Amino acid sequence: MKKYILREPPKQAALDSFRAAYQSSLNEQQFQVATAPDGPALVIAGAGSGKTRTLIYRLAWLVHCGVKPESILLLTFTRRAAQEMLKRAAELLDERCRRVSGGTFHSVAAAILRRYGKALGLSSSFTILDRSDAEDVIQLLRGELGLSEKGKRFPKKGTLSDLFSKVQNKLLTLDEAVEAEYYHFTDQIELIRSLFIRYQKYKTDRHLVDYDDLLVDLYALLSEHASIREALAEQYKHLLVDEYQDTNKIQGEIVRLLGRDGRVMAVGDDAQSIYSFRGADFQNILRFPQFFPGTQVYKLEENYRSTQAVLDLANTVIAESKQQYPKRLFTRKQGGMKPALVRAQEESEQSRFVAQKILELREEGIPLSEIAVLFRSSFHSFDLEIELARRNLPFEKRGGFKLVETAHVKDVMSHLRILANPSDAVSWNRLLLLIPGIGPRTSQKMIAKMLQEGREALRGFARGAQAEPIQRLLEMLTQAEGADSVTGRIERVMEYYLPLMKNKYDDHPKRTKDLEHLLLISERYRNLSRFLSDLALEPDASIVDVAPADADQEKLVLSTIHSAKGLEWRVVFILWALDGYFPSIYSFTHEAELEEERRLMYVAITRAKEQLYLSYPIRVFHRASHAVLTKPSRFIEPVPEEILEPWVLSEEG
DNA sequence: GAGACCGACGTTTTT
DNA sequence: CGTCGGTCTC
Repeated sequence: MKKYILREPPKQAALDSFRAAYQSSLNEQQFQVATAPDGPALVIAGAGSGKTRTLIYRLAWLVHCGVKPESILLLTFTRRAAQEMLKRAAELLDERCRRVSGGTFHSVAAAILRRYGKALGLSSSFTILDRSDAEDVIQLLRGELGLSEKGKRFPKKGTLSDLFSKVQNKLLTLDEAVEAEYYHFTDQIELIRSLFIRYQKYKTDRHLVDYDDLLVDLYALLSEHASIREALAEQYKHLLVDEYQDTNKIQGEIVRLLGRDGRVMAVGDDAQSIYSFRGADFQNILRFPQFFPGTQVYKLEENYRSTQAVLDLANTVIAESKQQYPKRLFTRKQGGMKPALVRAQEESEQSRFVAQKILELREEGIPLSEIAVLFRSSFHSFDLEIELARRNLPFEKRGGFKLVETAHVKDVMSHLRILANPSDAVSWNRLLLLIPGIGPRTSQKMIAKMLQEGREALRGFARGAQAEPIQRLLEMLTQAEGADSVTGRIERVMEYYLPLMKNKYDDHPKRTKDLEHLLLISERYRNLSRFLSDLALEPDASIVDVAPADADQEKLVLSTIHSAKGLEWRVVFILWALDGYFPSIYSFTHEAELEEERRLMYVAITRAKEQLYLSYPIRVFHRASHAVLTKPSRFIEPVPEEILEPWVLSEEG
């Protein structure tokens, strides 16, 4: 009989040495999470509870136990978050952590699909469509269907795109999605369905992939191709998912398939779920234990970020919401300045207050980089931006419009995209329409012909006034292809495009600067598809990264609350805490949406470490609804003065 | 078929 | 106030 020796799990010695080295860096709850055994784990991490820190040590622990860094997959909400985490883990603990695989669901999906997508009939040179590209396609098909009959209300491209997105992200049928969100279009559902089918086919035929397709296709790959799933399971032995409360149904399924053997750790906070508009469902976090039987649930409840005074307000605001995982946040930073509720007469007074206060704080020695101004919607800061500029206060704005989404940048990108994917009809259409005399009809004809016969077919259209521009376009494309760098290609495109742009826009000097910025970004890339993918998947990280030139200058941050997720500052201002602005008037009638706005307020408040100012202008007329808004946000209105102190402004002179 | 012009209309957050 | 869609003219 053969004797087989069972070995002790190798963990005890590792645990002892790890504890010796790092115990003082973590509290006991965090330490338990970092060193949790291999099975499925769910970590409910309250705001400011050192979640990132814990994840970093988790990575270190796995590496410490001999797990190959490459076989750990870290899924985060933005790629910046992943890079930041890997960098910190490498600096703090173990250089090998840098080799951990990390990214967003979308970027990881794109990488996997480029490699294995063939199994689904997907070309590896597919182009990623951003939201507005997707809408362009829908618009085109909408026209082709002959839907523009008078009198009939048919959903607009934005609505359709949103609807299709919900179908994909929430794994609904079209009927279910219409029923749930767009009941008033039920009678048009067959037309919508045929448009949806055409849209899918249009993309497939031209190697185009929208954001949702990335997830849907990855899901299909994992669920339908066992061998690929095995290969990926072999490659990624440990799965760490951050911000789990903001995953949607299909992402949940992807995690389930990728983490089949149970080596999955999901981290999140149901109280901070703020992405339901794009299909996120914090029920995912509640269902996790059912997805993964034997799940161990951990909680991080000690807040290290904020003073008790800030936390009191946060707790009061969130207490009204029905949290599913009860937890009690506490801090050892007793006391602190009471959060202020500042009433201003009008928007300009609010702006002046914020600017003046920031100047005072800087006098007191708080650097601008430790101050942030947060708001519900990007446009809420317009007036303040002017005020800050007037007072020479440097700031960086996050959220809202992206450089990559501006028309001129998209114009240039479209020329590059057809080099990477010649069947990218969306880009062809965009760049052909730039040529005077070519409109939608001609453009479609040209594209149809080129899809059959290749780019040179364009010569067949080079007649009359169009002969010369078409000739120049073709020459430029050939030159760009011959260029030896991504930057070189963009330069060729710009030589061609700038004259067109100067004709099209009055403000071309500013736009030229943007394009020069694009050149700068491109210098870091050697591979065109990679450049295009990155810009599509992370439209603003690339901008921030490029800023080292003026990195020495201290800057204030203006940010949407959504973009401030996971970050912290010593002093936080929240603008427009006015009922109707925040929560938005459009959420009033839907309980679930109001609840999400409440969580959004909670996220905003918990960004502050020491000082918090909420302000609202009184007497605001809301045009669309003809309502006069006069009250502070309903989330803070009932808060007692011991917790939120009212301030009234008065002007000198 | 392209592009100028006019009237209607209206949420916002992001991969 | 700015964008969108539809109509009209060249």
